[in-house]
Amino acid sequence: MARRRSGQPGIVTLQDVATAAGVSRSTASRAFSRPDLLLPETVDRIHSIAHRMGYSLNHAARALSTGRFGNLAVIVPDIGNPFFPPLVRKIEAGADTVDYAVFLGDSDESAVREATLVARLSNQIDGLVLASSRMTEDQIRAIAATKPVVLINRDLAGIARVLVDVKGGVTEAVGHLKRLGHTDIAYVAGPRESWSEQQRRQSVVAAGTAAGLTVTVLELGRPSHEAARDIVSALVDSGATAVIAFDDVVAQGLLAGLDARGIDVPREFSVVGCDDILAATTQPPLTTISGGSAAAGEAAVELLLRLIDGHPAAGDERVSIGTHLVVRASVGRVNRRR
Amino acid sequence: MARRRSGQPGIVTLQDVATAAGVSRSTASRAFSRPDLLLPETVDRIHSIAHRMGYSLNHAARALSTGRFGNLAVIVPDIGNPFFPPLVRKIEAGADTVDYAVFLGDSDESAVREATLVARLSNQIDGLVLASSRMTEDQIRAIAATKPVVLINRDLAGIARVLVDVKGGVTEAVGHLKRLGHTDIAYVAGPRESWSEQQRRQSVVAAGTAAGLTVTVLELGRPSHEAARDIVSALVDSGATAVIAFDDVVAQGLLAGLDARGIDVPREFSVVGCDDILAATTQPPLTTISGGSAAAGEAAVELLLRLIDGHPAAGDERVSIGTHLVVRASVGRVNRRR
DNA sequence: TTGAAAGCGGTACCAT
DNA sequence: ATGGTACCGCTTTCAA
Repeated sequence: MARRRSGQPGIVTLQDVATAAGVSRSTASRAFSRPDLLLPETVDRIHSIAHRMGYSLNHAARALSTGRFGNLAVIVPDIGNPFFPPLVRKIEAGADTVDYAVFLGDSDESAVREATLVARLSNQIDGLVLASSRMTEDQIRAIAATKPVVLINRDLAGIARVLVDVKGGVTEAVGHLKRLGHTDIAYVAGPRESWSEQQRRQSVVAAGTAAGLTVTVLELGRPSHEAARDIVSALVDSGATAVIAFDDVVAQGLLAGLDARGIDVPREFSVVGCDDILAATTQPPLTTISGGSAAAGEAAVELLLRLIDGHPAAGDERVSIGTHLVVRASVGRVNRRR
Repeated sequence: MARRRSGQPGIVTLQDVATAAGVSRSTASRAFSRPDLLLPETVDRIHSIAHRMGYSLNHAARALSTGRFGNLAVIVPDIGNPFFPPLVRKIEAGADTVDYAVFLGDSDESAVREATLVARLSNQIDGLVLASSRMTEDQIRAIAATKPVVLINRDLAGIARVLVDVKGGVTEAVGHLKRLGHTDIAYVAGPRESWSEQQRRQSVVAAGTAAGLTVTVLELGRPSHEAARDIVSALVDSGATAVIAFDDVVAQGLLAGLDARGIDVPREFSVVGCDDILAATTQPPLTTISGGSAAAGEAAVELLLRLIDGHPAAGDERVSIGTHLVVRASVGRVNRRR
């Protein structure tokens, strides 16, 4: 007499399927997890009965006994920032190929919330990707000690990470500007704490100097459209004739500010963005440094899945996403006003 | 002698805490779920020991015995569409207030993938919100029969839903245009299958006709920036002097197309968007119908949480998100070219 | 107020 | 090839 495990009505359990098929729970289980151990006909019978009964596997229960959840998590500082959706999209897609589900956490730019999220999620996931994490190195290491972690745009030795390396794109951009006669350029910076900002600033200064250009750095509090628009007067006063912006959002704000002052882009001023997330939707279409978001997401899942599979070599992997300049219409030959 | 449950090393279980505190597993459990049943000092002691040991509750295990998961899911057709991030953000925020985690599913505009996602998620969530679902009514009803569901921009009687009602905003927009002398307007349509599109088209036609204006409808395949830009010649040929676009993305494409033809906005042509997701970042800043994304997300979580709490009245709720016109700079007095 | 024990839905080892 | 059974971590009666 098969034990009748109760459970909520309407929920079909493995036991129900087993009973209906006249087999034991173990056999029913194997029909799904290790079909190779069963007679093909048994497998078929169980499968069809399960299907007919509307059975669906309880992942929580499976997780409890296997220790594997079939879930991933992505934590981003702000899903509203256009850099992240393409990234998240790729992670979804990658997870989907191996039938993993993905939790999304929005830390709202707060390290505290980020830590809370991770704690909340940690016992239902097999691994997580931390995009532009705001947490301290120690916090991150503590998490990585517990389970597979892949960092995006954060460079911690010993932890798998994917970094968007803007050096290539920046060098191209600087070369492009120089070729068009610019000698004075500016860099409108992002948030100091961010790894991306540090890397971008350094690349622009290095490439600019190497090319013999004067480069002025303008600080921006929040890298928002408004803040960027408001910094335009300082920008034109700097004497620069071209600017490389921390990201596309900032670049677009600059475009708006320039337009508001009646300064024509690209005739009187040139603007280069970064990330290529706004594509050709700006006015004029933005010349920008491309190669980031989606590619990073793709690389991150791939890495994470390898880590989860216990592939050890993936532990200290550091993948670098190359970038290049996409020329659209916001850069022109130097043309000093007045 | 307390039973030593093995488990993975590094993972602190309730049993570990109980042993350390010299109490039974039941007591340790109650310290978290029903502290009122225990001596305050016992609770404190267990809490502090748990904290010191780095204990964190295993939600999967709890779910197995309670039937509640503490997880939600949001399914969107495309997280890359700027309409959704604000929506998702609000859902995250709402879930956070009750310590729920949220799964994100991106159906990639496919009903099939959407159904797969739901199946994959259904046994680890307490409820889900389906945003702009592409599934058939039957599919949705089948899911809603199983667990709490809130629909966004899909109107199915008997299922909780939040609908962005553009009527108010559209009426204001039409009035605004009429007041500025426009007599000939166009509506650039979105994807026919979508509930939003049907509602928007109908509202524009109705309000336009009521105001005594001529309204031409222009079909657009995909509501993309490019498609919108390409339809501009048809738009100007239509004889209209102003256009209401399916959404802000389309409106921005129209802006780009108009600019490319040397047609000045708003002097020669007026453009009204919908959703207010691009805010003031367009050139010129877009006059648009606002009130959608974030508010819808907010209403949806609130509703879903109520449903999960077993609040029955929330079952057939239908909340309507009002809209209004936000005047920026893309609409002007009529001014026929030539 | 606290403890013992059963059970949630699976998996996996040990038999047969 | 299949069945019996212990166990994953936690909650929840039922007793004490």
